[in-house]
Amino acid sequence: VSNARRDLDKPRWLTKKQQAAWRELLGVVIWLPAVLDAQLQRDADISHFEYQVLAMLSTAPERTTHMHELAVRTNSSASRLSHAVARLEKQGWISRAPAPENGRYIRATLTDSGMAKVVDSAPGHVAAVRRNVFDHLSTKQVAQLEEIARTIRNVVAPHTE
Amino acid sequence: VSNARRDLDKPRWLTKKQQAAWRELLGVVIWLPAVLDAQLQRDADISHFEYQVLAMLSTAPERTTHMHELAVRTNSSASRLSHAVARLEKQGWISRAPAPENGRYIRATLTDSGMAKVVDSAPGHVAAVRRNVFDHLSTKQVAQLEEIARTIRNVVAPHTE
DNA sequence: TAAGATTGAATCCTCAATCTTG
DNA sequence: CAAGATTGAGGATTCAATCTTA
Repeated sequence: VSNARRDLDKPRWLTKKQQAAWRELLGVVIWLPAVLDAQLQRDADISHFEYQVLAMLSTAPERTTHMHELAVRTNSSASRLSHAVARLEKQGWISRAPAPENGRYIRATLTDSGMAKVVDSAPGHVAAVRRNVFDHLSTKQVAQLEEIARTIRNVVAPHTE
Repeated sequence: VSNARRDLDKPRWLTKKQQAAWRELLGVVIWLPAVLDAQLQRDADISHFEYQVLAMLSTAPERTTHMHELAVRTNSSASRLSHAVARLEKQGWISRAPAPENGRYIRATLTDSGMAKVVDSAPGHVAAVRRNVFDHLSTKQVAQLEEIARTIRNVVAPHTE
């Protein structure tokens, strides 16, 4: 009964200030990925999702990660990742092989060509992040943003540490 | 030359604090829409994008908006919106008709059935927004978030006022 | 049998015409 | 001809099997 009681105590709607903040946050959540996607598509001919996969592998030990972990960390279904990696493999940027220690894991490895692709496209992407986000925020706001974003991310994706 | 000079002065990479903030913001941008999408898909059998279209019409004068404005405000291509509204129209939630004053504008209008759909699905959606975002932020943080998000949104989508 | 991964069909989005109106 | 909107083809994602390995 305490749970139901607590739920009833909660407001059914958002306050004015929350509505205003939500309106702006929703704008960021919708438009920022669109802008970053457009930059990568135009300058590197890859999607933001594909870039994330390549970038994640580029910083992993031996440039290698299990498909399962890759899927979790990019918020991708296994199926979506499988299709995407198949495309990236066809481009020669990734290779796949069963893990030696456990044959039901598949290890995805970034090839030299794939590493070159990341090195090539990263500066433009980072510049876009700066241009669209950090160039306009004070040091104090960056700290506030980190705290607020971490709080939300811990709720919506607690497993991404 | 002053432009090139200024560009050279800019740092090529992000600072440590910016990287930390970016990591968290990226998590929010990727995962929050996925969580909201999942809730709407599960409880109302519509996508977040479709919900936005219906919700936007529900608050518009005469429950009516021109397709063009609807596309701009939802960050949708004209084509994507056209396809989506065709589906929503088939469900009986929206009707379309050329604008009387200018025949090349199309007015999309929310039907009674569509309004009922919004009324039905809004509480669950708003609860998800509270549960995933505002329940975990202080009043001060909500104000900070509004300011920061507005700053970014003004860069990536200045036309959405 | 369950977990990891893949596959193919159906659905949605993107992109490049096309159509219509002013 | 330009702006608003639609259409259909091609690509990407989702969903529901299926396959493989422990």
